[in-house]
Amino acid sequence: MDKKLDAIFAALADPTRRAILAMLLEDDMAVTDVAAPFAMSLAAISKHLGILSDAGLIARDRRGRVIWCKLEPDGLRAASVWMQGFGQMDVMDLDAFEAFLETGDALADQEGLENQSP
Amino acid sequence: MDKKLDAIFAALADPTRRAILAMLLEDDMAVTDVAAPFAMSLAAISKHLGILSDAGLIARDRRGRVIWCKLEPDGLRAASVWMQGFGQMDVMDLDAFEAFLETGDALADQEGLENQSP
DNA sequence: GCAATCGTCAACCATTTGGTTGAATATAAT
DNA sequence: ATTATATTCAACCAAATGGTTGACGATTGC
Repeated sequence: MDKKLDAIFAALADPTRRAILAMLLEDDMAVTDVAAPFAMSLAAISKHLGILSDAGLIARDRRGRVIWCKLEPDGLRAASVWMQGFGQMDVMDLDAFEAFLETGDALADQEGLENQSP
Repeated sequence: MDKKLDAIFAALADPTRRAILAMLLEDDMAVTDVAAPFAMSLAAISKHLGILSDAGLIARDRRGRVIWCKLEPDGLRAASVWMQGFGQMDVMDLDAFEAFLETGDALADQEGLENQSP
C-alpha cells in the first residue's frame, strides 16, 4: 500500500517519464511514436513505459503489431490522496479528470498520427 | 528547472522520507527525535533529511547543538504546478498551506519536546 | 514463403541509492 | 578540563536505476 506511492513518485521522478506522460495527455500513442522525440533507444523507452505501467499511470493495449499507450485516468489517485493528507488542502478533482480523459478533447484528434485499420 | 521536479518527486518516492514529512507536519522536530521511530541509524536519517532539504521540502535550523527540522511551506509548489498542468485541475491551495504552517496548529504545541534555552 | 516492422527480452555496464560503521565536529553539562 | 550529547562526514557495501546492444517473437505486406 505504501509500495504504490513509492512506484508512483519514483515514476514521476524521471524527466523522460514525465515528458512521456505529457505527450500521452494530448494523444494516445504507439510505442515507436512515443520514442521518436527522445535521444535514446527504443528499448530504453520500452523500459520507461514498463515503469509507468507498473506504477499504474499508463495502460498499454496491443492492436495488431502496434502497442498503443494511454494514460490511466485513476493513476494519480494514490499520490493525490497522500498529498491531500499531507497538506490538508483541496486536492484535485480526479473524477473530473477521468471524465476529461475519457470523453474530453485530449483523445479527440487522434488522427494526427497514422490511423490503424479497425 | 526540471531538476527541481526530479528532486522533489525522488524525495517523495521513499517511504521513510514521506513518514518524516508527515511527522514534521505535526511538529518541528530535532534530528534525534525524527530518527527515534525508525529502525535505522541516525546517520541514515541524517542523509534522508539532507535529501529532503536539497529538494526544498524541509529546512534545518541549528539552535545550540540541536538541529531543528521544519517543513518548507513552499516546497511542494513545483510539483503541484506540474500536476496542475498535467491534469488541468486544481491541485492544492498552497497559499492556504503556507498560512496553515506558519500560523496554524501545526507548530503550536512544540513544548511537547524538550525546550531549548533561548 | 520471405522480408520488413513493432516491440520486448536478456545480458551487460556505469552510476545512483539507501544503508552500515567508525571517526570527527560542535555544543552543552559537570 | 573533561565528559556527554547531537549531528555530520567518510569510506564502504549491496541493490536498484537508466542506459546500451543484439537476439528474439509477433504481426504485417509483398
